[in-house]
Amino acid sequence: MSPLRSGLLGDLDPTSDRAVFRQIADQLREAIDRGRFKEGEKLPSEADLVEHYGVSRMTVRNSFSVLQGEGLVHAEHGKGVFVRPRPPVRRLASDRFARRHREQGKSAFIVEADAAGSHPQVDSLEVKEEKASQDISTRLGSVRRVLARRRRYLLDGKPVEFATSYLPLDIARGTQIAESNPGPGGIYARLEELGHHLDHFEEEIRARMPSPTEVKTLRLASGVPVIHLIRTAYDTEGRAVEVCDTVMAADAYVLSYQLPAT
Amino acid sequence: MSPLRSGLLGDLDPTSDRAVFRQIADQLREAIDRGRFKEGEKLPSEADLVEHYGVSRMTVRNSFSVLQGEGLVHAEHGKGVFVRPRPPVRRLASDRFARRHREQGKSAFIVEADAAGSHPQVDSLEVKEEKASQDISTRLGSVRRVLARRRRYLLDGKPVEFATSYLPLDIARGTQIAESNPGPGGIYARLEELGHHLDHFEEEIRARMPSPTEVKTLRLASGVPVIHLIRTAYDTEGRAVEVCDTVMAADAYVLSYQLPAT
DNA sequence: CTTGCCCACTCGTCTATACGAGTATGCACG
DNA sequence: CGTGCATACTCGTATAGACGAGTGGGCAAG
Repeated sequence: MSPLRSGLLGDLDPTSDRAVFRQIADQLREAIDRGRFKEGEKLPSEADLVEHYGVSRMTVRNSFSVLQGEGLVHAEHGKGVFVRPRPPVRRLASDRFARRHREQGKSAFIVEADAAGSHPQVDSLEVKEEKASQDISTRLGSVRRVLARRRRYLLDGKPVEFATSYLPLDIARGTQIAESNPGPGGIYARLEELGHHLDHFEEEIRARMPSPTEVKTLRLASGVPVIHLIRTAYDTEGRAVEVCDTVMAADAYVLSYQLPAT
Repeated sequence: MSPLRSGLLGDLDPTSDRAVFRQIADQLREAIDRGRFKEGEKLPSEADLVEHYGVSRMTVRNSFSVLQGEGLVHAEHGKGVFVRPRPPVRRLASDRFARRHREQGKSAFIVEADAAGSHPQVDSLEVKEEKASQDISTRLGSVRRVLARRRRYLLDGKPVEFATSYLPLDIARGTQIAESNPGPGGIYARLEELGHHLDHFEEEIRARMPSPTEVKTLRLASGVPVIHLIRTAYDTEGRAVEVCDTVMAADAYVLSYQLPAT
């Protein structure tokens, strides 16, 4: 039993029309914002708060669930409720697919992670031909079947990104793009070797709450949205040669774009 | 009393180790995904589900709260729980601040919304000098005080975006930029007239759950993240002349960027 | 000293009940 | 005909209790 450090949390205002569980959530949120509870630190247990505020346990749990929804805290069964630490963020610069970054052998993800001192990892590789979804078909210009390359990226064991590349079969079939390992410089390097000179990319960005599947594959804590990025690569003839659908844990990413003012 | 349409929802699996409220949430989610409940449609009431599944009300509420956290449904006091309709999305193209869009008189937001047939509105205008936060100061190159321009954008009465522009005082003070109405073409047009020729923009994008304040100002439903965009404008001398901090309702936006492949 | 068990503490799930408050509908009254 | 109230239905909030299950520390047996 850890008796509540005094002064950390105030009292309830019975005259307020703000719901009790909201008042409790407010006080905890403020305490966190002010740094009275630090990152990774354990909050008072449900029992502590029940005693402190003189409310029932469900009320306390209700306030915790508010904070969980905001992504501020996370609960660990048998241990307690903790202030959610912010993971190291990965910056994605808009020039990350520029030709000059494609010269060396290793993939951008590996190089970048190594430089940042974290341990990168790529898994659940799947490369297969399949039927194109409506959306993908539209983006690639009415193709029926595509080559799909699926992979998951991890940093220090934590999954941060799940991506699928789709390519028209007439481009990818029988090439190294259809292999597990696309070779140095990645599939963009292979595309250019095959004569599909890249002209520009278009990226579409959305943010939303993850589906249950995404929660699983990215091991997302509750209250963490995902960034959904769809990139289409066009060659110099204006043809869409690849669509890459990426779902990222939003708390692990900052996207950065450089735009001309012209 | 609306007796549950039969066949819509299945039974519970008592042998499963999946929590009952999760099983209920799963069934509702699947029914929604399959279109058995359409956008805006009312789900069975708590009482209906209590009867259908033979569980207590709190268990049903628990499953609803799961779906709310996923942004799939929203509850309306006194009415019911409804499938959350997707609002019309606003596409932001990366060239939206290009010079050629700055020629005409009206702001980009108004023009674009009119074209889309919605009713645009800008409110809660505030223009004042204030102390720069640490972050803003860094981005603008160690300025102490700044001119802050705050405004909120609404589409058909619904707030979709809240933005604050920060400018160094030596640039903005005493100019039309410090007025409520910055004039045709917006502040970027004024900056260029003042001799600060814009060279490029840098945009940083994050996604996260909203703070309680943001929930209020953007009238966000639960389970809707925000997109946080910070744009810095640089002049041809490499000086940062403006920082614009924008928070958008994530369900109302798609950001789109064109990138050269060079 | 090490192993293994017990126990205390933690959150997870579920039941049952109660009352409050917002909404909509229909009916009675003016 | 219209107003206003009663009523039934909705979700919101809160209480009290029960059991389960994960975690970690201490203690006893080997």
